[in-house]
Amino acid sequence: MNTAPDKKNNSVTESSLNSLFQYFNGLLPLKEKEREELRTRVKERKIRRKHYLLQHDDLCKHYTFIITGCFRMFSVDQKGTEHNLQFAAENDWITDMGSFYSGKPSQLYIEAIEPSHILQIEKGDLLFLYSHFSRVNRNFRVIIEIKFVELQNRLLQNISSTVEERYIYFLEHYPHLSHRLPSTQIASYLGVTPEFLSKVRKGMASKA
Amino acid sequence: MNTAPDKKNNSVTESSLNSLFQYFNGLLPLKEKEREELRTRVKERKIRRKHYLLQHDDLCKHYTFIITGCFRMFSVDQKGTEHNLQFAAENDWITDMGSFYSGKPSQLYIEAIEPSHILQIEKGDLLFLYSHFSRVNRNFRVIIEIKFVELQNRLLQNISSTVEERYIYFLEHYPHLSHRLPSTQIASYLGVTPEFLSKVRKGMASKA
DNA sequence: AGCGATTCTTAAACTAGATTAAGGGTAGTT
DNA sequence: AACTACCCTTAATCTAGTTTAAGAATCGCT
Repeated sequence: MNTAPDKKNNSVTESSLNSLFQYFNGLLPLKEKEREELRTRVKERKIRRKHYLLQHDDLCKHYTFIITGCFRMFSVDQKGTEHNLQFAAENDWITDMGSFYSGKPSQLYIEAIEPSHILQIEKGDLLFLYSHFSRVNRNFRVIIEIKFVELQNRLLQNISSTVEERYIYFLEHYPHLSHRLPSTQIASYLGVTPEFLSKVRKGMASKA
Repeated sequence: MNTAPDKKNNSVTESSLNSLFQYFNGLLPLKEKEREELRTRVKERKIRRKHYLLQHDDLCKHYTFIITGCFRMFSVDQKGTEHNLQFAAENDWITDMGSFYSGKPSQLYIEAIEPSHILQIEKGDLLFLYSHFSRVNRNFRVIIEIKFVELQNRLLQNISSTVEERYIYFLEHYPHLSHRLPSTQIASYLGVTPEFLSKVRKGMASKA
């Protein structure tokens, strides 16, 4: 698309890198040296809607940072039903951490819900950065800590709240997602059928 | 209890420290210098059965490593019902990561299910170790990665499996816990009532 | 040994959520 | 304009899991 020349010999644009650096500024900002190292190790890609970043039995070789667009990570059970484990949009990361660190084939799928623009870093490069730059290590520790706490809250909700409560929580905490996802995808994320979510929504509308 | 003299001026016994060092040997083993630093920063405690390590509105100031014993972390909903988020026994860690890193009051409780023997490290000490010893940082990143993947699998089960399937999974994956916990505690962990778990168990027994 | 507290089970009535089936709405494609 | 694919809703029936209540079993403590 953009034909403007970049400083470096790989194809990563400055504006994409800036999104990533801006993101780290919200955690533990990177030093110039660390930025340079990241710059040479990150690959830029565009993914079409409904295309897959990861499929069952693939090895998950990358951490993916989303510049624009939206993804879902899901699993498929024996009956063929899909279950959404996670959504991720702008300024978020998505990866199958289990496969990424164990090196074993993934059980999951990562699909683009919208045309998306991403940066990816490979496992070898990330491990290199971990061992040479403690600030990178600490940033990724913090990223996982945040995701862990979110996941724990979600689990708590799943064992203690009704579908309506979970749905309201989702709408309040992910407003940037709730208006761009079909409600059938949200139902799968909440762990219910689309039919039942529809019933819940009807109930909420009649109350208000 | 033990009156044998220790090398250092705090009260941490060598055998407790060895449990911790052994644990790290299974991840990324610590260097002597790092062990020394940990030694001076870790506190040893014994906790009686039914006593609390953390209660609602407390700040969670420690990462706790369990040498012997068993804990549960739970939340209490509006109706007063408890919901077990996590169990932890020997060679495992327990903390409310949300409160620990945010510095905000915890919404959770951590209770000893058995008389327990633990090591604790304070936030300030851990942050000091993170910034001076990348190996410590990496170890704790790996600890969280492992816990994240476990949690994600559990969530997936909660949105996609029956109670019987979840119960069987629990028995298979936590045999060291399943035989020492009352099944009412397991029911709370699985997100069902004790009465229903009893029914499920009866069904399983009649099948086999 | 005996007492209180906790734990486990059973069963009947109830409710949240699944399933099945059908119809209508909308968007994208040719 | 018509076709396909997807998405949303409704409603009837069914089932997994809850609630309430009560009794039996087990554990820990003095």
